[in-house]
Amino acid sequence: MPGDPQPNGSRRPATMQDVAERAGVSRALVSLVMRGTSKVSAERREAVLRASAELSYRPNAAARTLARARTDVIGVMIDDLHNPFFVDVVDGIHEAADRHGMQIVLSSARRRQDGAHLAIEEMIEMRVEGVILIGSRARHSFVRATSALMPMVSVGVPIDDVDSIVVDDEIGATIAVDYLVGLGHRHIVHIDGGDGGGAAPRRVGFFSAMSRHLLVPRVVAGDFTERGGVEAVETMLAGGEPPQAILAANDLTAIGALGRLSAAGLRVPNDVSVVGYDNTSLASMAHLALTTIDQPRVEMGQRAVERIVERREHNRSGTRDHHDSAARRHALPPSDAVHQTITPSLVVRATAGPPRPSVEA
Amino acid sequence: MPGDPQPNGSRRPATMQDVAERAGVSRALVSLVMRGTSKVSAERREAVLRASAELSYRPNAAARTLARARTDVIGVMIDDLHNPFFVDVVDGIHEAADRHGMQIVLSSARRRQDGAHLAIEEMIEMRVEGVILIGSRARHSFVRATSALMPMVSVGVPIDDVDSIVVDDEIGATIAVDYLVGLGHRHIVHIDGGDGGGAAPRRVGFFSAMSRHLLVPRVVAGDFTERGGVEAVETMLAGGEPPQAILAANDLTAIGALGRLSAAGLRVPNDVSVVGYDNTSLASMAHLALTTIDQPRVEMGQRAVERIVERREHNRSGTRDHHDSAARRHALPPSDAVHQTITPSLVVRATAGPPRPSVEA
DNA sequence: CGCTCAAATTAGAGCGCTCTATTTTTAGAC
DNA sequence: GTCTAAAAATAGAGCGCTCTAATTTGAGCG
Repeated sequence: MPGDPQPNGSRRPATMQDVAERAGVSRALVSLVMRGTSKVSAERREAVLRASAELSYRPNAAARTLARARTDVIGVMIDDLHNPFFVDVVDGIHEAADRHGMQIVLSSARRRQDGAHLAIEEMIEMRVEGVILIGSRARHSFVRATSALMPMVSVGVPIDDVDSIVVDDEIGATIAVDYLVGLGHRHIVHIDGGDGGGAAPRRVGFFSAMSRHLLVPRVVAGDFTERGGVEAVETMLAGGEPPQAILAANDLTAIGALGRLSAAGLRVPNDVSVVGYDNTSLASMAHLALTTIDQPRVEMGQRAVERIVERREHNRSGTRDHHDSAARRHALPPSDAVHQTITPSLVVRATAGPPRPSVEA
Repeated sequence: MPGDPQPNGSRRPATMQDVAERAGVSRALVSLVMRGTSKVSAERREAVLRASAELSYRPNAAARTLARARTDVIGVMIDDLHNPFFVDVVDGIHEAADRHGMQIVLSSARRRQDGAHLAIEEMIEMRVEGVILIGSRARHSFVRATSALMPMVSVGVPIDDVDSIVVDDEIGATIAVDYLVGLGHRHIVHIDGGDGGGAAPRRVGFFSAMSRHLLVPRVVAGDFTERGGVEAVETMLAGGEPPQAILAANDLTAIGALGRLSAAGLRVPNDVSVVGYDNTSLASMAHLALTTIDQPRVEMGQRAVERIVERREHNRSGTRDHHDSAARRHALPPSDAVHQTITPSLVVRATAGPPRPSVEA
């Protein structure tokens, strides 16, 4: 008997047909009940529900998708599950998807370009309503091409002709510099992120803010890793007097710097101030209490979902009624990508303070 | 025209039929080509591939699933994406799934029980080949019931009558104690994990190992958080002379302890040794270099996949040929859950060393 | 009691693919 | 050429569901 409960799932699953027979109704009625329509009499509904439970019936998603020609699923391609930044974005996506009655399918690119491509292709085959790329390393031309097949939005990485949600890192670095300068610092060094994502605008922001304050911008090479922070501080120490303040390209680098500074007997923030970037969960740990720049990750995820939903609705209305589609298209030109930029903010904790009174002062 | 590339995916996707017509062949032939069969002449294959590319054709996964009555997909339900432990398990799952030619669908329970239930139901509807639960908080009765519908394995959380992969935390704690005692420590305190998952066996292991060494086991309450570690050390300091060594219930707690010890002017490992538990990525950070207990997370993920694949193959052969199914079943009784226990290991870094020569010695 | 209209139910045609069975083509042997 | 077998290609029946259109049921009413 189909659906007859039996250990370890070796039985063929029950179908709607099985439920209908057992409940003594038609397949269509079972379908109605499963979808929660109100147009079913209480007794029939009851009977269907009972039969369904007895057979451990579970609707077949593939059949449903095929028949409905839509999935209400959003594909989320995350470059690296180990990156807490990306995971926070997923939180926002989850929240917004719930609100719109959509499901999420997660897939990890495992930090590989072909991983991203593969994952995206799989999602297209699933006929998800749209794909959200988080920190994608996929080839831009590839993303551009597939975004012609379905709504697609890139979070954190700007891509020409593709919707994107990014934070303005240049402003972020500027905010950090302004804060340090406001505290009285003049000798500020930036440990940069090399060619990592977001490193360039942070560097640019640092430079422009420093020159605006008529200060000389010094940069030491880094690579977004903790070790990079350690080595950068070593470079600084070898170069003579330590700086008054350090702006690290990210929190990990800041932590490396923090460790090396304390190993050198320098106290933070008394001797040196340190500001990180990203506001990862590490930053908030009690014994670190890192002052850092926060990017509204959850909000970024939410916005990404809104983008997909909007595109979808637009497409649906656009293809349904051809007569007035021209007018509707006018409201949101389908070929024009929307690029949203979010402004980051400063999170003040304990690693930055006024500079030590110097001889100069 | 179907599949005609057009911005933002407003066109109806091309079907196999469309490709067949354009290539001047039958639907079946297109299917053959898409699945990479060798029984197709070079020229026809060429024509199909060309037509397919011109139409941006992507097979419809739902239709494929429906027709094939199998998905080759494993569902992975992860309790919390923010937990790096879980994410490492996913790495192992990915790796093993690749090897078996299976795909992965990830879903997060978002640390909620109903989240887990929902995610599992969705996966059943998708007709995944099996479900791997990582750190699940789902009701055991629920998991037990659904494991009757499909292969299911719980990683990290033992569940009666359900396959599971867990690490022997009791032995893990024992290994840590033996190591510290071997270094010469006698006054060892355990900061426990309260009622958190895995806390109990670690505590038990600590107690039994200490008494085996004829040492008095002291335990201070903790809760698997960094703050818990800070407070536990404060308790110890308030209680007089600090211990020679601390075994924390997890790395986060160890880090809290480390921070508080250094704030109190105690050096690690010169004055106090500290051993963590879990070997999270934090533990390996240069300025921490935490000695800790490692659980082979990647291997756990791999084993979970093997379990699913085995169950699936067993079920397939079991339902196909009924005549010799009795014999086959004998090899792996379908109702008997397999519980695998993995032994953790010690990772020596820099936070534990010989005790300071004491007056007692 | 028959009639109307709304509510409840059902029949049946797809959705896009796979796969078995069948037909057509090709190549080789005589 | 004819016959045969293998290779290549196709026809067509599902897979399990949704949804429209059609049918049945039931209430209410004159």
